[in-house]
Amino acid sequence: MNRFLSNATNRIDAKGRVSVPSMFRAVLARSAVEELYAWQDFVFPAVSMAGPEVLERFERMIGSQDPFSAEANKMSLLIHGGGVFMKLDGEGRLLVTDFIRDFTGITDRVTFAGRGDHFQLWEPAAFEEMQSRARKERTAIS
Amino acid sequence: MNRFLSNATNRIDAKGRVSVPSMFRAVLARSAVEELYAWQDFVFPAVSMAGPEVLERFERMIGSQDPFSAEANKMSLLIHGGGVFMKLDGEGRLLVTDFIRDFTGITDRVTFAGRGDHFQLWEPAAFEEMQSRARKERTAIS
DNA sequence: GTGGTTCCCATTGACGCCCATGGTGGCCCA
DNA sequence: TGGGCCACCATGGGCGTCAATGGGAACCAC
Repeated sequence: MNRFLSNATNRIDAKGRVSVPSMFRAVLARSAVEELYAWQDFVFPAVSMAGPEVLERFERMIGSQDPFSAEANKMSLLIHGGGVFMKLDGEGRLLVTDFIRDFTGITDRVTFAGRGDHFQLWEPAAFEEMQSRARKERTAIS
Repeated sequence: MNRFLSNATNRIDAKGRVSVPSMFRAVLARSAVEELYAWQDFVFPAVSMAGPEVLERFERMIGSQDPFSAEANKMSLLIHGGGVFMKLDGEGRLLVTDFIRDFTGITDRVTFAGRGDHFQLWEPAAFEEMQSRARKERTAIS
């Protein structure tokens, strides 16, 4: 399958590394992604990651808006000023930096959540809670 | 027959596997489904499964919304982050993961219930109860 | 040098793939 | 119509492979 799906929780080791689930690595490998682009999610306390092509998509979206609008400015600030590049080691692990920890509250375990064209890093409890809340709201609607 | 009908209860083995009823496997084979998309039902304590085309249907629902809205994000969190791909082994069995157990309460036996374009995994007693209740309500209406 | 990384290698536990067995129902034939 | 044979399905278990994790050692930057 060609998109990021499902979720998995992995442990951070003594050096601050965590394995990206093989399922996600397989998706990355399929599109020959070497370097990951990471940014802070606009809605949730999670850090998102994907190949560099999403950066271009964001830029197009910003370009389509009024360049002086508060929205476009905020988005550009997050995308350009707040994004970082990361790469995985030979075993498919990434280093959990303070950039990630501070924004997500992650300490010793990471929940990876697929989001279709990208995936996210969550503090496990926060993910659980947000997901169950989303389900509850959804049930209320239908 | 080209849809999932009726129900059957099978036992989970020591390795946590359970046979998908051959009736259901036949339906999957007919539409050449190799990989199953599984999600937590929005109403019942059951896990639903179907071919990937269901996922695409969900994604179209998300795609019709503003991609930055909280609504679209929450839906994606459920559909992508809460969904799982599963595949059957050579004998047509699937692994009953914690993803399934936690949500359904399944321990050692699984009731498979056909739902037309998909089928569901239930804890046997929960299925019995839900079905008899549905029958009762139905009778009360007519 | 010293701290923080990156590159490699080791371990182990889970999972996928394969073959075996038994039970049941259907079908054929007498 | 009854008995027996056969095929298929549910189930059990062995074993190899791979992913997740842990840790040593080289390497770089300050």
